[in-house]
Amino acid sequence: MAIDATDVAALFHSSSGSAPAYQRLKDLVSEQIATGRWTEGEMLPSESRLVESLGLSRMTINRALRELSAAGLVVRTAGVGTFVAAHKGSSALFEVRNIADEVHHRGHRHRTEVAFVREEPADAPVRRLFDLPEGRPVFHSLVVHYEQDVAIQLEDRLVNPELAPEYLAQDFTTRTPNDYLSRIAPLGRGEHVVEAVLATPDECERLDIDAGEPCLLIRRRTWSQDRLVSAARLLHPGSRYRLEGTFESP
Amino acid sequence: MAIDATDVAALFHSSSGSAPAYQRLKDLVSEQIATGRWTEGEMLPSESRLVESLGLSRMTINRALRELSAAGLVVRTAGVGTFVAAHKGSSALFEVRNIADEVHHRGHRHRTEVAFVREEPADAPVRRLFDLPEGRPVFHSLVVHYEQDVAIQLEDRLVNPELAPEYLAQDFTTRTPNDYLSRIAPLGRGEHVVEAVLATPDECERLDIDAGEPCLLIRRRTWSQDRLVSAARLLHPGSRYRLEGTFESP
DNA sequence: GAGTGGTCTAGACCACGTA
DNA sequence: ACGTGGTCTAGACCACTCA
Repeated sequence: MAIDATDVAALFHSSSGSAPAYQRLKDLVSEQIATGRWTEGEMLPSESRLVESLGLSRMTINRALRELSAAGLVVRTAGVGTFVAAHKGSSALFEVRNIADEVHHRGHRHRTEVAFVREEPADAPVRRLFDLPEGRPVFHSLVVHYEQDVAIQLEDRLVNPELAPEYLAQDFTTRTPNDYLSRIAPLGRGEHVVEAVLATPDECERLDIDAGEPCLLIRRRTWSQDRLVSAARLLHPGSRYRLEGTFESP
Repeated sequence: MAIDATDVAALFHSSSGSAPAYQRLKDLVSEQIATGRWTEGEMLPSESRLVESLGLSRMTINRALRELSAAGLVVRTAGVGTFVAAHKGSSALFEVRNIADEVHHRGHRHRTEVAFVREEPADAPVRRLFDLPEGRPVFHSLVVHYEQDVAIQLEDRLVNPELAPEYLAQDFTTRTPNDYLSRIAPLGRGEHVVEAVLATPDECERLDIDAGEPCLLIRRRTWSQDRLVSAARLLHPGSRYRLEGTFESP
């Protein structure tokens, strides 16, 4: 249930010597955890014990363990110790990017068409969502994004009028709603959900797709300083859009 | 084109004083970049200049800038300097997890049914993919994952027989293919693509869904030490599955 | 050669959790 | 009271880039 510092020292000295010491220690620990020789919940030697057994300074040990902690391989608690973290399975990360950047990055032309940008009465659930007083309307925009003149995203967005009071006056053909909002309200937190759905007849018409075509729907909400800035439904024709990502193990 | 160290000092001393110094410096820099006051390519003061102007030790400055570099906000080059990184737009991260863990995490029962696990001749593209000699067969498994006895994923997987020679002998009702593979071949790199598609008639039958139901398809490939371990198609009924994620700005 | 970041050391003080 | 990690200091040597 506790890993011996002298075992760590043996592993450390048998490792290749070219990399920096903190990196070699990180690699050593990663390896033991990846292969299952050190198991969930086991306690690693304390920093001071590793200072003795490895002959490194505490700052170097600390950096290695801190970065392993940031990477999620170990859990550290001041006053308690360092422990092998629960096995995270093969989780992997996905990057969801700004649609305009993505299109430009492919070397293609991006264009938006604005269906409408308007003020609308907010019903009770929407008021709760945005934490708005009764009677306060909400902003609503519907925009189609084109890549090389092919519709790839229908962006249906509700916006908090208290955090983006000038939203209605923006020209979304020159700057996307996303761009505008991330400028005026530096986003803190966000969440998104990806689903496969069928589009409604109206959505099919705006995206110029057939009724049966499966679509990728991303619902995204972003907060700035703990207040909801915007909630968006981003609908993509399945045949014209996909999310891609890569990941590397720590 | 270059940021003044005394400006940084002014910002630093006007910030709240409770957090650790390296964190306050990180926050300060993040803020300037997020609000656009510091723009892409601008050079930050060197570590030694910040030591003078902030009155902190170089290790503290170094930690702040190193972590900002790891977070992608700045780019550092030894011998050159530290620069504001290219604006990444509002990219956000998605975590794709092991299906069994995910189900268990919801407090639900997970079960797999194995349609088949077998050896198959590998055609030229598959041989190239796995870097196999001619005549070498490939392993192929088809497994259905159930959450509370409802089919949520059809896992169609090709496996490199040279990296997982015992694959055919595994019991995938007790340990998922994913679990097994990540044990025997610690994964290095991976990539995945998410799409919305329609299932084939055979797939519809195995998942017990109607022909027109949109499905979320995740295609995932994982490498271990630069050799492809496995390529999988993970097909989810749109009505029964979605990807969720949260993100925080650095 | 001057300046940069990358790494490392040998101390130090502190807040925290456990006993 | 003790051991833990969290932070910080004031030095140091190195490899690297650029003029």
